[in-house]
Amino acid sequence: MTDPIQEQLIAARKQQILDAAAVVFADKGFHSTTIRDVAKRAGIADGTIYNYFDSKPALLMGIFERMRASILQDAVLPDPASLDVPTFVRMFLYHPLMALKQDNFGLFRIVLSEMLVNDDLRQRYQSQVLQPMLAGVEPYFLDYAAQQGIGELEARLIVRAIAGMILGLTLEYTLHDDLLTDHWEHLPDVLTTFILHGLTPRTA
Amino acid sequence: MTDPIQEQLIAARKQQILDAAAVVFADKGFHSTTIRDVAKRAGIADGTIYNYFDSKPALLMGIFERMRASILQDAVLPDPASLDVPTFVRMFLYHPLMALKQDNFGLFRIVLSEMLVNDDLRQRYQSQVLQPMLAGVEPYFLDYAAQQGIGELEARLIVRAIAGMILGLTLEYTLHDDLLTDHWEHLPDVLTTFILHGLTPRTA
Amino acid sequence: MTDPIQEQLIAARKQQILDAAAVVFADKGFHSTTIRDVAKRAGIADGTIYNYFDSKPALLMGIFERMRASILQDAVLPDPASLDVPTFVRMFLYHPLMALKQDNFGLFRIVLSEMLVNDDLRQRYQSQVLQPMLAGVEPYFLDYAAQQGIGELEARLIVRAIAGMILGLTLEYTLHDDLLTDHWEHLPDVLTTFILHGLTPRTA
Amino acid sequence: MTDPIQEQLIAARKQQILDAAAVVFADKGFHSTTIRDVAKRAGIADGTIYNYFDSKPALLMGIFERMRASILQDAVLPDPASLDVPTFVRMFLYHPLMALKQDNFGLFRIVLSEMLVNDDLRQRYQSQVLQPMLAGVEPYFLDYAAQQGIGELEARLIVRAIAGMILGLTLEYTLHDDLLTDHWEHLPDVLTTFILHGLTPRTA
DNA sequence: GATGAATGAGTTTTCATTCAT
DNA sequence: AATGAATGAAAACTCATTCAT
Repeated sequence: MTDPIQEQLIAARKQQILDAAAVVFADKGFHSTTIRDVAKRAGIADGTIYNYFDSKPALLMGIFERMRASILQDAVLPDPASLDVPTFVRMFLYHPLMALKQDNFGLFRIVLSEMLVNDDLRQRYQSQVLQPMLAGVEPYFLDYAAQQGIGELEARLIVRAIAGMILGLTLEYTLHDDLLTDHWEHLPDVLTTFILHGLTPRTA
Repeated sequence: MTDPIQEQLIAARKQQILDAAAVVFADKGFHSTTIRDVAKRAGIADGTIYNYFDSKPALLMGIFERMRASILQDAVLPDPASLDVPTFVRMFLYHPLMALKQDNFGLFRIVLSEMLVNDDLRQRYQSQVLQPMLAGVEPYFLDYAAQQGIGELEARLIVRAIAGMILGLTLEYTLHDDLLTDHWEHLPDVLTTFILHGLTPRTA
Repeated sequence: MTDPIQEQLIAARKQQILDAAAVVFADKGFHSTTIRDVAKRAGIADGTIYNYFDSKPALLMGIFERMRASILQDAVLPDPASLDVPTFVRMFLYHPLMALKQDNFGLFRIVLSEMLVNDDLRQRYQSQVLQPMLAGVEPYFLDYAAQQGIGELEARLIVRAIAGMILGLTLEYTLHDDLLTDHWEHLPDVLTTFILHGLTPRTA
Repeated sequence: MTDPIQEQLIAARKQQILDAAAVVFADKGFHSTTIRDVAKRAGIADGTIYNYFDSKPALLMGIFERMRASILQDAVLPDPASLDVPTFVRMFLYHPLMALKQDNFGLFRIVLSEMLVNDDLRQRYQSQVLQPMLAGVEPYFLDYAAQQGIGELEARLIVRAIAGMILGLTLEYTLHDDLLTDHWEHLPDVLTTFILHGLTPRTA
């Protein structure tokens, strides 16, 4: 039962299956992928998958869970108090923009696609990703906004807008916008300046 | 063949089918909806749908086409030259934010979900919606940005960021963010200020 | 909807499917028969069956329903008051013993087999077959038993015993007892005498 | 190979497995029970079962074999010559009626259900249970019947009828007939009288 | 002998699409 | 043009059985 070696084997096999699922889902999408596709990719029999996951949707949940863990793990923000505002904003932007690009853009596309349609997934995202992330940065933003004379409601909406901007840019990227594809790495800097000063001249 | 009355009948029947499809797709999603669901909702026989549309995905394309037309039709911007910048930005934001909310949030969710996964749909969106919209506003933005000493590449990325912000906020809305649900109508004003001045005090 | 010709076609197709199911079920048993077997026998496609029946168990229910109707329809007893006791008993025995033999012994085997294991089917049999049959004859038996000085409880148990005898003999028949196979047609007479007099000499 | 201790261990393990199978079969039925269900109940691994039994049906055969042994073992009738007829009949009835009730009604249901459908099982029942039992009591009945002026064929059919009555009553019991459930223990007496005298007044 | 992970054949069921009426 | 019954390919999932450890 709690044999640690057994558990490791089981965990490894689960990872192997999720790896395979991630590849084929990213390639063909969730609905167009069959369990057989996943099994073939993983080099195992169809039925074996059901020894480790309850159903096809459960595979997607497993993938989501891995993404969630990977996102939140890296998201440990350094103490905001020790950062100046531009640095903080830049870090806030940098991590998700780069993390998504690196390995799982295609997969994020699939998960998001299903999230738009699957209530279970949506709620998990809401409660396990979005809320924690917002809770992490909102205080800092609100504090800064207050100093700038920006009201709380307004500030909170702006936090959503910035989060939405990241999400939306990612979407545009996955929709093959050439400009974004070519200049993605400039975004953190560009956006930091934009967020701090808008379209107003910065230097004057 | 080109009998105008015939054509009108055909167009009307197509609309009837798309109306039905829009309702049931929005309700159950694309993959969970059967042709029979659409036919029942439209009050016609299953087979009749195939007299007007080639396939089930073709229904989604038809819906997309209607959304595209509706978005672009309303998007006829007044002569930018006659507007001051804040008004222009506010109009640029107002229309999509309100249009989406009004009647077809649910449907947008479905179309977007499929767009993330369906190459055909994605390309159409890219070439028939996004590009034209950007082409419409980009010159104005670039012009203004140049006046503010913002480089062209930077400006173009910012245009994407603003478009992405709209898209991302819409997504967050469909993911049931309470703050957005409750204060959606404030967004055009809040965002206009934010876009023009960022988090910097506005008055000074 | 209520087009009478349509309804007849539907009813006919249902019968065709049930006929096929009856044959293959009787041959291979319920669990060993696949939907494909039924479809092939009926000369139709697999999917067509699902246009007329919800599930594989629903086929068995349909067969049960036909058996029920056929059993009860013929079971209209003539007015007991006009019959002497031996004639009444003989008629009570004759019908089920002969009906079962005639066409659906094999099928009865299958239905009974499933009834032993399937609660839904068991309850239907209990409420739709057994209870009505008992209710039909019990009064007559009780009346006669009272004349013979037999108590009510005893008489009611005897009615069950006689019904059980019919059921049990049928079972023994389906289990291939040669003596029963060869002399089935004698049973009504033999049993009538036995029921009236037991093993006691009848003439004395 | 013929190590007696080994053999005892093997026999014990077989019994353990059959005990488990009996419980889960009785609960869920043969087809609805998986090998894993049996293994879990027995507290062993799935594969272990196949060290002792060839297949899933072989488990049922094993259970049948145990039932057969238990039925025949107790069925050693005392010398009929020393019994008067009513006592003999009562004993003939008492044993199966009570044995079935006591512990294995549920299991009997399952075995019978499968017997109706499985030729192998049916033949074993026919040759190893029914024939021996009939052979044991038939001579006595025939002898008594001859004294009463009942022909041999008639008498043999009546023996089947009585056996069928026991079987049929058991079935009715498993089909949840309340009267039988409540008064099962009266049956041996009621049936003895009924078999000897039928519905005719007994005393006169 | 015991284990239990792996297997993959086999089954039910769905549903987009066709086509005779 | 409209119908809707028929089709059958496809897919998720189950589970008896095997066999390497």
